Amino acid sequence: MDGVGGRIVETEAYHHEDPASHSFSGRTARNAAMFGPVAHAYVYRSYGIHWCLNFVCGEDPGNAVLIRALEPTAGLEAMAARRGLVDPRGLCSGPGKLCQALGVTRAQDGLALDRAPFAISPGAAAGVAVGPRIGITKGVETPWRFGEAGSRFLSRPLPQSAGKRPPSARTPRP
DNA sequence: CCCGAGATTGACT
DNA sequence: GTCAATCTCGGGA
Repeated sequence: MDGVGGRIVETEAYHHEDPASHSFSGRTARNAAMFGPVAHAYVYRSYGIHWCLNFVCGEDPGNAVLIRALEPTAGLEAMAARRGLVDPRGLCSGPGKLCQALGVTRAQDGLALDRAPFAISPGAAAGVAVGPRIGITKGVETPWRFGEAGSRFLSRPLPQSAGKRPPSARTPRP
């Protein structure tokens, strides 16, 4: 869209049987796109302020992947103008930020991902780390957050893969 | 019908 | 660290 874009470096999965998913309680006006065809966008309003972009996918209706962060690669100037911020690391490092930078709103809800204004192409990640999802209170035990290991463009750091840290590396509070 | 919580962010103490 | 902004939905009156 407007030549802006980047590499997807962080996602979270939501399943229709997952209590953290918007589709868990069935279809509503907001989440209708989740029950539509796969490879379409689901865009919803978050906290009444931000937009969040999902890709509808999977075998059953009501499954989607939340796009949480991009590594900006195109249209940096346009994204910086929309975000009112210059630092590339702050442009798309969060689901709400990325939608503001790309100009994604309800206008894109339900649109197909294989044609304009979207342009998705496959790519390879250096390494994928897994961790618990962010900001949810239900389904916290399901570690369905995925990100490129070591990327500087994540919304938050991911757990170290194959971590071999000492169990209690934290300094105890006096 | 009314109220509280939420897949967030940024400004402020 | 704490907190407000403000749309959508689910549950209770």
